[in-house]
Amino acid sequence: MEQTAVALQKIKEQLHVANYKLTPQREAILLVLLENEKDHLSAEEIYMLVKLQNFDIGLATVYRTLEMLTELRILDKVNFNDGMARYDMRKDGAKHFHHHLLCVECGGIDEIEEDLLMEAETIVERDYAFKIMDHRLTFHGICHTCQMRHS
Amino acid sequence: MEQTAVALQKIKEQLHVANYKLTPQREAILLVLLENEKDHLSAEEIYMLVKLQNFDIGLATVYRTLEMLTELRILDKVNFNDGMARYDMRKDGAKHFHHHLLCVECGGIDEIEEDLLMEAETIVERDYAFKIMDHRLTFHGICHTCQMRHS
DNA sequence: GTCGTTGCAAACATTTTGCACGCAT
DNA sequence: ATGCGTGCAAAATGTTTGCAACGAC
Repeated sequence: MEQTAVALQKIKEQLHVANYKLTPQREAILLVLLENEKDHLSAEEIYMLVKLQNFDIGLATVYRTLEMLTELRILDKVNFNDGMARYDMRKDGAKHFHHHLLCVECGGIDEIEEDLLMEAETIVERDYAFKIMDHRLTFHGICHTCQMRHS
Repeated sequence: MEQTAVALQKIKEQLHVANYKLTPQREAILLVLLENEKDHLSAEEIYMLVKLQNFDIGLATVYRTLEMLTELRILDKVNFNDGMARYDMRKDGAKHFHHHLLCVECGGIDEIEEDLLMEAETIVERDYAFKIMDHRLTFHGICHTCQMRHS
């Protein structure tokens, strides 16, 4: 995974700038996140995936690392009303893309990258004098697979 | 509040259809919700507001009622990453309006009613074969008041 | 030696559940 | 008398925190 190494190196620099070290624990967490970028992992899931690699780690460390990465805007903390926070890598350079499709039937979560909100953001900034920095958009509905199953 | 009485009556019928009774506890909760429609109350806040009306109630009842109302789609359960679920009355007839502006500075939450997503939903349904039933859209940013405070 | 980081266990906060009781039909 | 609804307390869940120990510089 050449791609992963590059991303990791870049993150390492971001940590350095912010006066954090890339410890083995943090690296292990980041590797899990990078290799499961589409999966919206929870803290507990990350914890278990790291341990599966025969790497011993404490759950508190996972939480602390995720909090730090969120603060540095390397991760997005997202919430799908399933009782726990989930974490999402911020795509390189993308500031305003990246929305979610949550299937209410199978619980699956898909990501879409299109920027659907350009117009909406213009309206909000203009009409509500609100300075937008970020957003969360999730559509609830039925995914293609589940629709097929019905017919 | 004539308006409130009408809304309450309507909800009572919805409950009946679904084989639930409008008990005094449930009515008290609904009144609090209707009279604080803009406030995104949490379960605990609702609990305390009901008790302030000299009405004795158990916290578990509040949770159970909120869960039921959410299931009946009378309420929306929303999550602003502050550690607890908040509840929002569904506006009469509105299916697809109603978004949020969360100020990252003062923590305030404003509601906006414009439908900003018509076009976006068309795109998603067409390009991703996803049948949309609902959505959650929250903008994170700085509200007008906080912007003023800076200058 | 200093200081950031870790792991553990305890604390914490929110939400859910088991159960006995109450009340309306 | 049946069954839904309630309140309480206990449990469960997800997350945070205090603290002693560790390790890099």
